[in-house]
Amino acid sequence: MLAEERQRLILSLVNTRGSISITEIKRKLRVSRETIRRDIVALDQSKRLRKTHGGAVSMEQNEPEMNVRQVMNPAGKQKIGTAAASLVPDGASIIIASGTTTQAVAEALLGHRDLTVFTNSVIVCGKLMGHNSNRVYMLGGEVQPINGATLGRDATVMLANYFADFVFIGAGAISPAGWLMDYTREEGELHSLMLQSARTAVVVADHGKFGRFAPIRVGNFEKVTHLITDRTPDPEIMAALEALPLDVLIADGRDND
Amino acid sequence: MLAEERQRLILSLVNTRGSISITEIKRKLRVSRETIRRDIVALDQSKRLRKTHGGAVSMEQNEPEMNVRQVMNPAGKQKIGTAAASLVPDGASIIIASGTTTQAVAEALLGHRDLTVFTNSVIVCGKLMGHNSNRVYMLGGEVQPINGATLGRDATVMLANYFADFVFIGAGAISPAGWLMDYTREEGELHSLMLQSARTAVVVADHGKFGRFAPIRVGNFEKVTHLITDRTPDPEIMAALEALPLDVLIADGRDND
DNA sequence: ATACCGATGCCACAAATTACAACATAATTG
DNA sequence: CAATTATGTTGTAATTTGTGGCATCGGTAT
Repeated sequence: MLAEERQRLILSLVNTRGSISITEIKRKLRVSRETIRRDIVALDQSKRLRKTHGGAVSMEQNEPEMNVRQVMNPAGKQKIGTAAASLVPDGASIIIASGTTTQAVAEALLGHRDLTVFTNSVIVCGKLMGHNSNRVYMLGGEVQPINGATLGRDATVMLANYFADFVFIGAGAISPAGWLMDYTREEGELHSLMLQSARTAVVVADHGKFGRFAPIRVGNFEKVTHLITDRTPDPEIMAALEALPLDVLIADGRDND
Repeated sequence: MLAEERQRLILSLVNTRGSISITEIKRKLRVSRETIRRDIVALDQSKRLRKTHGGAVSMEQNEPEMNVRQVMNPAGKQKIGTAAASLVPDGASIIIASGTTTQAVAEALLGHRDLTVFTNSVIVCGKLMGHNSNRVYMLGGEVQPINGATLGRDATVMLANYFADFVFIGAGAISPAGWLMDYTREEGELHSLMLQSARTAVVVADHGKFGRFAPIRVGNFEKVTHLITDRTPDPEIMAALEALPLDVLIADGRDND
């Protein structure tokens, strides 16, 4: 086995589990303890993990404290959330996907009443559950520790039984050609299914998502009726979007009441 | 278990609960009192928590949320949880129903690794998700605001696809005749289905549940292999239980080290 | 107040685990 | 083949953890 393979494997183990002991790695790899130690020393020196007594810990601070993880551009996302919530009347049924921007939508919906909410995000669930006689349906599936979202066949099978007034999904990226993109296939498939599960389909994405790429292209983009963002996109993307049958809303954050 | 993992776990326990005693940590981790003391001393010196007589308190000013809601007999439930967790090896697949006693089971499982968890409780999900490379599957369905549990057809349909090593369910009541009872039909049906979805089926119920009634009788009680409680039940109930093919375990809470 | 008791803190030492360095052996490369 | 590198082996030092003894704290009964 090549040294590089070993180190990649060790790194991925450390990063998925947060930490790992040398004994544990030794059980998986058929090499001596010293070799693993040397690998860890090398990975530590190149700052890809941190060596500790008996093993190694990941450098990515994988704290599942995702409740306080509203990191990038919180102000923009809040404006987007407010704009999105203003589309929704009390008593509506809505689908909310996972993601930090859709979390902002959920926050902005705290003032609404009698909503029927379908979501694959435990965070959204926790926010809207028990508030103002909302009914919250959680989609089933394997929970991703990174974002607290359920994904997979269980989620899509369950979602197929429902149809809502609104759906709000985020985006991994929106390409220069105006494609909606995601980072994992499962997420893309769920988003695609969500888009055809509601009358009004809204994509929320702050300006940081525009003009970038992600590996998966999300289908059913033609179902999208609204795109809400916080700044006017570049002319090239804007042109691509205007060719589509959807409304682009720029949430400027001005209180319109 | 790596020292750093231990300290991370202690820190997260302290921060979610506001404070914790060394004895309590010892129940969850399988290390000696001195080791925990030394961990706490180290965490105190790096100002990540404050050491007190018998335990530690958090340095975060945030109040511990409604996570530590008024529960009946928390000490008994904790003992039950510890006893339940001692049945489970690392790497096992387990189903955990909703309820305060099953939450105690989930807490006691924080020291385990590589668990595959199926649950209908968002609280259990939040506790075990992202810990020690557990995989958590959330059952779908309508979320009950009272207990954060998903119920209904979505949950049962999804659960039917899975089979686990262990299942832990609570009880609304255990009648004098030794019947397992619940308060709602949907909960009873889910519990009944859960009982036949694992090789080892464990009912956890503190002594307050015995000799009482609830409207729904749960089926598949004959699948139950273990009943864990915190006090020896009344002779009448005990006799009824001993006639059944299950082990009655009394969690006495003694630390077995 | 005094005595007592259990729980906890603290210390010292033993046992186990791990780190590190030195060297031997295998694998690779030119 | 020689040179070089990677890996395994071995022995010793360092660290961690467990264990038992004993002091201390907080409470309670006398």
